[in-house]
Amino acid sequence: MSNPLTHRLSRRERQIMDAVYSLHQASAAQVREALPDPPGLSSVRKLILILEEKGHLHHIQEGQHFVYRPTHPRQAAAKSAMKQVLTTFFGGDLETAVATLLSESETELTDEEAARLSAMIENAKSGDAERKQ
Amino acid sequence: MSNPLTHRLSRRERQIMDAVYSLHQASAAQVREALPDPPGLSSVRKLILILEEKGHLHHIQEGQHFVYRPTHPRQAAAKSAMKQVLTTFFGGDLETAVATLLSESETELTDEEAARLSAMIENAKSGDAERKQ
DNA sequence: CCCAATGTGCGAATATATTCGCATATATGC
DNA sequence: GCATATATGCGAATATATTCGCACATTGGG
Repeated sequence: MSNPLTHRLSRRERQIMDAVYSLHQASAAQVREALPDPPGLSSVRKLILILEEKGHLHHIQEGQHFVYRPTHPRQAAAKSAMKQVLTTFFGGDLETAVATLLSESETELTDEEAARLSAMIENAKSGDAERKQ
Repeated sequence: MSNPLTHRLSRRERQIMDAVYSLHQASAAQVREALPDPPGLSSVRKLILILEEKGHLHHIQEGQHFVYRPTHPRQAAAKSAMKQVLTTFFGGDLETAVATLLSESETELTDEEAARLSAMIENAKSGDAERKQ
């Protein structure tokens, strides 16, 4: 856990990055709506500009306005965030982490999802033939 | 995701809370060691004091120095952090989240762990008899 | 062409966070 | 008892983050 992104960003910057990741992509106005205690649009813009300077966001022109996206791919960020939580709050204990995750679900699992997860678990067992690398 | 703790804290405050959660409990010096780019001990103390004022930490006297602990129980914070990641980075998609978690494991699973995880998953299926409340 | 609506960028004020030095307390050894 | 080592707390300087106002495009109507 040398330097997760989340440890380098200021409070608002983090809120904005979370909003963008959550929305996949967003206009400045959409980001603003997603923020807790949203400041004026100017302020949100300024922060977004700073995040672009720092290389965390970039924009594309879409119609008449900009749409912002994370520079670091969502999937990689997700993995990193998950690892961070696993380490900080679960001390690397995978079983407890999975149990907690399952208990958090709003929706329950379909038979298909459960089957795929079971297969993944089977695959992660130490005894399995397939080695990484 | 109204107001996770992580969204209310400043950069250093978060780093400190993460350190304390990770260590379960810690002296000011231990917290300092766990911080990225650690500032002077005075600075760490000041932040810890602020976090105590805000009600996020409390201390107990242990021998000749204080040991700090989170006010909010580790388990509850873990659950909350997990939920936050699930929502922000996985859009609530439990299967993908669990898959990512499994892929993060440093160590492989023992047969027993795998069996317990499979049982948990089985239990989280929608078709199961046991309903929550 | 001119006005209103919608968007972006940036300087500069303000608020907050972060840092540290120094005062103070308590225990230990000589 | 006195010096030294190890703690804690707090004021106040400094650095950063956060906010916004306002200038400057661009578009679409009338």
